[in-house]
Amino acid sequence: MPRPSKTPADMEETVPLVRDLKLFGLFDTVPIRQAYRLAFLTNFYRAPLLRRIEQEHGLTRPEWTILICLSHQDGLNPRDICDFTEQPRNNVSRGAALLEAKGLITRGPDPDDARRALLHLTESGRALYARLMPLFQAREAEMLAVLSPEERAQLDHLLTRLTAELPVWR
Amino acid sequence: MPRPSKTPADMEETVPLVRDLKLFGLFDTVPIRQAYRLAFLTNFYRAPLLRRIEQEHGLTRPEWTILICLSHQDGLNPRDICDFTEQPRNNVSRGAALLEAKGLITRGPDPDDARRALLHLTESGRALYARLMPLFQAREAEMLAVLSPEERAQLDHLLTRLTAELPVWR
DNA sequence: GCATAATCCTCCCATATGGGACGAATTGTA
DNA sequence: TACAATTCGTCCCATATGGGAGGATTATGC
Repeated sequence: MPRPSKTPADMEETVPLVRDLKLFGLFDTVPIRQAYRLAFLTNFYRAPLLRRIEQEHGLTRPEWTILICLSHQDGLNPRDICDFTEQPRNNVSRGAALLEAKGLITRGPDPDDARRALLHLTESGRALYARLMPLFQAREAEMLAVLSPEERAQLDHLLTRLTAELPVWR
Repeated sequence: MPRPSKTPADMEETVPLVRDLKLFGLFDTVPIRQAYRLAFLTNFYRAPLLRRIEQEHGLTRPEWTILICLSHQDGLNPRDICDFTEQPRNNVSRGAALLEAKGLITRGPDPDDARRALLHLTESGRALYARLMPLFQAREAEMLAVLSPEERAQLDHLLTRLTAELPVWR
């Protein structure tokens, strides 16, 4: 009997899952169960998308970070972004310079403090954010698809509690 | 009334919390609520420790990753580690070479496939792992301290489900 | 069995990233 | 007001990181 060509069902079966990997048992034996899984999920979720927008759009990670922050609240200064994202100052400084060179943000003076600069999204910046964010939303949906609505609510509650109480470590 | 010098209690009060930051509201308005918080927590948890062991012990991130994997299961080959950690191959290759140069691992031939090398922890490697891992455990405990035992069990359950079903994206 | 393709790891190189120092500006103190 | 101390953003530089090529080994197809 000749071997039939692969059907779509066969293709799906061959997608390996993490639990099939030799190292899957590490999740249970590592002394930092929760922290390791958090980091694993974050890496799984974020790394491929960040690499993609870096290659396809020439957008570096700090640049994307700044876009997210400004989309939430326009007119921030770099320090606000450093405090929240815990990125080094030169990182945000570079990101802002690159975004400005691309016409995605503008930098204006801060009337309250001449040392600072206020960052503002341009229309192009807003448009790029609107084009890229759906990629992250879709991947989040994939990642959470395995959870029931109740479990998703639980997760939301837990993450809310965890993030609200964190101290800022400088 | 002369201003008294700061008491320890005052010092604690002045530690800023994330929820006091100007950008805290982003947690609610960002379109990727869960994913953003996961990434935020991971960054908060991991980044300071990784920078510390990089400065104090000259241990780079891939090196630490390899130590964790080998502590779970000795005699892995680089490919196993790449598959599980989604790190590029050259990264793991470099990390293994550095660890070998420091006498923390040894690299032996794989009898099944001469292209591969089997990585083994040395006593020094095991000792370094035993010295560093408690730092990560302590920080995990700090991060999770705000949760009740029930909530911690919930979190463990949710993370187990999320990680078990993930596909491996190559 | 042999040629071709695929896989494994390493090396080279461009770039992203983080630490430290600097000038400008503000705040605190006498 | 003067003057020190702090803070802000940027620049310089060393290093970590990731893509791609290449030699060696194994798997695949005829």
